[in-house]
Amino acid sequence: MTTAQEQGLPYDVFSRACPSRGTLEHVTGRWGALTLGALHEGSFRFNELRRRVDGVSEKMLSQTLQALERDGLVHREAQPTNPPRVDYELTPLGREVAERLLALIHCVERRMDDVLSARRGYDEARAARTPLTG
Amino acid sequence: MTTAQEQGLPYDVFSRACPSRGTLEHVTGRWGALTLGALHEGSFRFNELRRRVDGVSEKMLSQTLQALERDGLVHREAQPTNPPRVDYELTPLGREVAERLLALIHCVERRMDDVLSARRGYDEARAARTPLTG
DNA sequence: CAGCATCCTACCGGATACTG
DNA sequence: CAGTATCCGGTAGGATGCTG
Repeated sequence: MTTAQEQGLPYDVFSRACPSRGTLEHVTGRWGALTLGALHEGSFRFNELRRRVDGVSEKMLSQTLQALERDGLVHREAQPTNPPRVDYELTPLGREVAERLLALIHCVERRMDDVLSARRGYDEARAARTPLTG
Repeated sequence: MTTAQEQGLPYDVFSRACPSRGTLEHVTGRWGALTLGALHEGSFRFNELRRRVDGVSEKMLSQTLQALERDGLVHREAQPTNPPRVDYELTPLGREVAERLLALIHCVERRMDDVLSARRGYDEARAARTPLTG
C-alpha cells in the first residue's frame, strides 16, 4: 500500500542494494538519531552537542557528524579563529528528516510505559516456561 | 521546544540511562526498522518475512522478532501443527510506531537524489583539498 | 576548542549445522 | 517450516594521546 515500488519510486529500502539503506542507517543509527534530534533544537558547537547527546564519545560524534554532513543533512560552519569555533546545524533536508525522526522518538517516549509492561509480561511468561536456570 | 523534559515527560531518550534508548534502537536498528516496515503491510510467516526483508539472515530475523515481541510491538501467533506455522503481525502499539517509522523511511527514499548529489559534492570538495593519495 | 590517529575489545551479524 | 546452537571475522565504538 505504501510500498516504494507500488508508488513507482526509484528507491526501495527493502532491497539489499538500495543506497537509501545506508542513509537510513546514518539517520536511525545509535548516534545519528540523537544527533539529528539534538540539532533540531538549533545550532550547536561540537562540545555543546557532546554534552547534549549524553554518552557519545568524541570519536563517534565526529564520525556521525561527518556522515550526516556528507549526506547533506547537516551543515558545518567553521570559523578560522583561535581558538577555533565550529557550529553545526541542520540543512533544510536535515530538518525534514529530523521532524519525522522526532515524531518517532516522541512516540516511543510517550508509549514507554506500555513497552516496559509488555516486557515484564514477556519475561514472566518465559520464566514460567523455563522453571530454573533456563 | 519539543524536548521530553520541556513537556514534562518521564522518558528522555537523550539521557544515557533512559530505557527508551534501548527500545528506540530495537525500532530503528538495521533489521528492526525493515521488519516493522514489512509487518505494516500485514501478517507474515517467518520465511515470508525473510524474503521480504532482503538480506536478513535467519538468525538476525529471529533475534529481531524476539526483541520486538518483548517490547510489545509485534504479536507472535504459533499454531501447534506439523509442519509448524507461525504468523507475525503488529500490535496496535507496533502499528503506531511503524507509521512514524514509515513516514521517516519514505521521506528518506523520496529525497534520496538530494542525498546522493550532496555526497558527490562533499567527496569532490574533499578530493580537491587532498590532491593525491591523502 | 575542535578534532585526528592509534590501539584494543565487545558484540554484531553471517555461515553452517542441527532439532522438532 | 520455524527456528536454536556454534563458530568466527569485521567493525562499531571506547580510551588514550597528540595537533593546530
